[in-house]
Amino acid sequence: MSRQFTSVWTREPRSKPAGPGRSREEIVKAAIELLDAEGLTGLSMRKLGAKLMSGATSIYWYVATKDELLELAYDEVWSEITVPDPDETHWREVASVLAHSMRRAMLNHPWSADLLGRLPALGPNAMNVSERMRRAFRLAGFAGADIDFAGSTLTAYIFGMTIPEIAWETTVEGVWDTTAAQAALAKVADGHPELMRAIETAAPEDPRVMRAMAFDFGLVSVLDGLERRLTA
Amino acid sequence: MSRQFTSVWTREPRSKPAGPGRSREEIVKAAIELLDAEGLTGLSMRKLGAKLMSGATSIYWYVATKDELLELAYDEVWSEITVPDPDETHWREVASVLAHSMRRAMLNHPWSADLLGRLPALGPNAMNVSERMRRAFRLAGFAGADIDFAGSTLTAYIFGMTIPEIAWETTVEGVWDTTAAQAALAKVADGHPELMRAIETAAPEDPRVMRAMAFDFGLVSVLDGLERRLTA
DNA sequence: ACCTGAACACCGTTCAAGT
DNA sequence: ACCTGAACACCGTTCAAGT
Repeated sequence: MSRQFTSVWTREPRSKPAGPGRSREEIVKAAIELLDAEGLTGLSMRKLGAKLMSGATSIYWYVATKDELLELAYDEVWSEITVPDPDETHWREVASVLAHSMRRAMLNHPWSADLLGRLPALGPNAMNVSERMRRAFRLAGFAGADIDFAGSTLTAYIFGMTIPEIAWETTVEGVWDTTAAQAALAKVADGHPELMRAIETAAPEDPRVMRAMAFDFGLVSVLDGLERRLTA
Repeated sequence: MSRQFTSVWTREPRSKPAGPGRSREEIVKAAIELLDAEGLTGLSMRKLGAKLMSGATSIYWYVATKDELLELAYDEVWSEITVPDPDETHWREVASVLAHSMRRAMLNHPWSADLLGRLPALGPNAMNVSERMRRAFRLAGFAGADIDFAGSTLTAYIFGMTIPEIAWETTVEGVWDTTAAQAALAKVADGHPELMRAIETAAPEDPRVMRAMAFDFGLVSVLDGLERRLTA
């Protein structure tokens, strides 16, 4: 009540797109480049200003806060997600393509994982994805609140699977060499027989392939579970 | 390779627990209090030092970096999760209790949502939870890599469902009054018929009750889908 | 209409110096 | 063994002043 929450998407941008100066698109593009290259902590208003060859504070003409800028960048990630036309595609196919391309988009922009828990996805690209997903579930036979529930279940699975995957890639795997990682894991797993068996089972496999297999295993399970709601 | 990743859990603490000074437990406890009260951005080494009535930099005797401190705090969240004994409980019951108590623990410590995507969960409490979960899935009839896959699927669902729930609660709901939120949502949903129907459907309901229902709907779906893997 | 630089109130972390 | 304060290299954001 006292603090007023404002999303970029709920108020008009200050300048009409026609001015002579910089544009929002330009700024967001540069921000994403910085984010992709250096991660969330690598983006500062000062660095971004330097990249745009302007003062750091000039950006505040186009954007009220850094969080607004992040909201804009975040929505661009959603633009990379493809969702087949639900009127011409079976709902399981819609969901499956959506899931794989969303995972891909997140892996391409690891910083998006950090924003999920902090910013609501209210941008137009996010809206388009969820609109199509909702229609697919309606046509599948869900009704009322169940449409929402089914959609939440699917996106929850995708997010929840991909976020730790990114955390693992950017911390443990990206930085440790494999033998050190093995040793560290063995130490942490000590006294936990199930975990040690799991490590032994996974050791000879390519971890990235295993994660892709895990994703498909879980996705099929989620879709089967949703299908069961339709027939029960 | 160049940067060396180190987790708190992979090296010995500097001081044995018996010293006369402060202790890790004391510091972590104070950190969690700050985190619960003010969120992730509310925790700074300086504030924490003040709360402990010491210099801010004294903390670095007990902990190498702020991230290590966060790892310690994060693992405490896992200690609040209850998992029934898998040797005496049907696996669906184990999974269901685990899911609900994990959601509860995260909602009690909203800052944990931000850490999920940043820190690997290698602490002893996290290990205990995953050990029990793995055993439950083995006894259910899963084998080899499928034990891991089933576990990942379940925790992915829980994380993925709860993280946006927290984001929503702490941004939109916690700060907007309901009429303003309705108006903002309507604006964002404009031109998306499925979304507008969803808002109308949800409007008269208590959003927290709806989210609890959504969680149960998805959980049953996930468990049904996993069960299908056993019989297929 | 758009951009600037100085300034404010913060950060995490290092390190020599103290007890 | 444990704690301190000063210092370094950063932050996001505000605002009066410029063009």
